[in-house]
Amino acid sequence: MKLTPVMSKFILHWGEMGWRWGINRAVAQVHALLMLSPKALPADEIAETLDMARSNVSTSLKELNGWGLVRTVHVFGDRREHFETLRDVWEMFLIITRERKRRELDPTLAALRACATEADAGKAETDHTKARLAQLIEFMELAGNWADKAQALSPAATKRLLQLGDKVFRLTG
Amino acid sequence: MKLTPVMSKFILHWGEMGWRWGINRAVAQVHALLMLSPKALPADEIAETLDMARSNVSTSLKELNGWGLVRTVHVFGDRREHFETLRDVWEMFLIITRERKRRELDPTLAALRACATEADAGKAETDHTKARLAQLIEFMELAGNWADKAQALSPAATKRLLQLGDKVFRLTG
DNA sequence: CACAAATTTCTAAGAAGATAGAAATAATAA
DNA sequence: TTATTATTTCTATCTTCTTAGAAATTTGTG
Repeated sequence: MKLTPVMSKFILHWGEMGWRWGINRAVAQVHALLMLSPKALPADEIAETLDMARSNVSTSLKELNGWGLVRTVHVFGDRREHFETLRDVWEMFLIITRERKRRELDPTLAALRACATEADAGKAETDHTKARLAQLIEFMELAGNWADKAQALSPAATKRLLQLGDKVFRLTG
Repeated sequence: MKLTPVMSKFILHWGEMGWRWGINRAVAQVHALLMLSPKALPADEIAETLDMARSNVSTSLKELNGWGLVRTVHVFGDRREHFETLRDVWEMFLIITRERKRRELDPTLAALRACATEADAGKAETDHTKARLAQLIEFMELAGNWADKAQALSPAATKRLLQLGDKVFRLTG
């Protein structure tokens, strides 16, 4: 696969962006390439296109698979596995939200609750500490609830919700 | 300042969590400590409490200040600057949203638009590439609009909006 | 103004992470 | 089964990030 200047630009930027959000640069670049590719790509072609080692592509694809962002496709007359990413940006958004909640928000909430329990049990903690923990727990719980509710929506409904914009904000009175 | 086991646990977790989201571990730890502290702390006390070099604390505080998450306070009879963080979790959330949008989403949107313009001008790009860019731009624009609208809310209103929960999701029909 | 305290910037050393290639494993076809 | 191709795992190297301390600067005091 031959990259045009626009494609290169996009892939590099996406890699950079993902990296800022705690995603390995190579992983984000592979993802970006698959988004641009109209057809599923075999690993060696990805390696060649992005000029990275075949083994890194393998690791990156495994990682993306763990996120549920790529799937494997088979092509007649070709023994190699071909990889493609989701077609719908909104589905992608929902998946990333779900995964980040599961991997980061949930464990944080668990840790905060453990802290709070421990703080209530012992007598060493100040009221200030307890209050702060309670605030954070409340915040994380609400955020988590939102993420869960979003999961129940279809990608199309998610888009519609974001498009509502003003109407939502008017609810706050 | 002496840390209780609960405080240590919280600070370490917060550092880890921030790090996963692309924030320097030391920066997040300083922030966590300031959240727990009932009073503003001078830099050298932070360094001693967290067992890190004075210079790192200086850098971290500067970074947090850049985010608008800490402010400086002066104490009578003490030449040193004292630092405190925001009291309200919701205000904190709004600030972080604003800053991440400004630093990451806006530049990404700009890059995507540049890619799209370039793609339309030249003849090298496929329709698939153009369509993908358009989808991403639409998504980022909507997300950005939401972030902007949230900025207009008070911290209390933000909390209320999140508490509405179901009502919001019912809007999608 | 000179001195002292506080703070920041700079840099070199150390730690952690990413990467390429080799080796091992698995899968397919003859 | 054996040979060949595809894929993954492992590890040593390289790069990048982090950090501590020194030096420089700024700020405040007598």
